[in-house]
Amino acid sequence: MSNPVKTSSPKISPSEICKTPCFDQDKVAAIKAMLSTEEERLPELADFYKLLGNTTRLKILFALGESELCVCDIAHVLELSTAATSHQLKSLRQQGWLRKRDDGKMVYYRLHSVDLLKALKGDLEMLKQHS
Amino acid sequence: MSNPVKTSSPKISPSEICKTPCFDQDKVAAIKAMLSTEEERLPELADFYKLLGNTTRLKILFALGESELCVCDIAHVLELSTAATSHQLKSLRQQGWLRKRDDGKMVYYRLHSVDLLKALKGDLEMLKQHS
DNA sequence: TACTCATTTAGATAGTTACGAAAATGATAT
DNA sequence: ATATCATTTTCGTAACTATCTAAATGAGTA
Repeated sequence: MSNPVKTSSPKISPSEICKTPCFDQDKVAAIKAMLSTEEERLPELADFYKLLGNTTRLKILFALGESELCVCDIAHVLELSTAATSHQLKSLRQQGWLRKRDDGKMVYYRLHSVDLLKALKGDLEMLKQHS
Repeated sequence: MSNPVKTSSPKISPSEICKTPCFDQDKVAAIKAMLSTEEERLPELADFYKLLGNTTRLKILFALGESELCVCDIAHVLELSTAATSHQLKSLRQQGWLRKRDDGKMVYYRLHSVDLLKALKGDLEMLKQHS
């Protein structure tokens, strides 16, 4: 779920991108400086979005917004195998968005906080406005 | 950028997921009914998040939040080849988040609206609270 | 026209992902 | 103990992605 980084990715020096000054050195430096503040958190934000960039996982989150559910219930809602369902639940839980509760052989999952669902709904609303 | 769908993905019937009634038929039906309202837009939302689930594209969006920039400038900010930069700009533009402006042999890109950046910053803030 | 250069496109490749199938785990019940 | 069953894990596979390299495009210029 982390960003793909080509191991063999060579560092590109400015002169290799453009031979001639098609670019504004100062402007680029200024933008880079501004970005450096946020830059640290961008990979984290990208991983967050990567997690959400899957219809199955979104369905799980919306479903759990209604009620705590066991793996088997979720699998039925998704019409997906329990193995695949469990796999996606693990991803969501590993990034801290779900909590699990063991009850005998059943395992129940629930949202860790409502903030995530609020963000989802906010973004969905923004998307509607945009299209 | 669309959701990966196994072409050979077989439809799984309820009986194949769980042989015995480990699941609550009525609860599942209720959740499914509630989901069906949102369900239509979830693939679209997933594609949106998929687009944002990449540090390079996020950097582009934050950079363009500061100022309109040409491909070459953006490539320098990213320290990435112009080809790869152009490729990512195309993705963002195709989903309607960027506009381009031709000026001679230069091409300038800018954000289509500030709403996207607002959403990004909102999600980033939520992420900070969460961690 | 021929040349230069910014940008885009095409092709190749290494890495990632989502799923099903099947094996492993862990808990209850007989 | 043995069986059963919900869940998790492992593994293999098909599909997708991000980047590079190299070629193509398109605009300005000598």
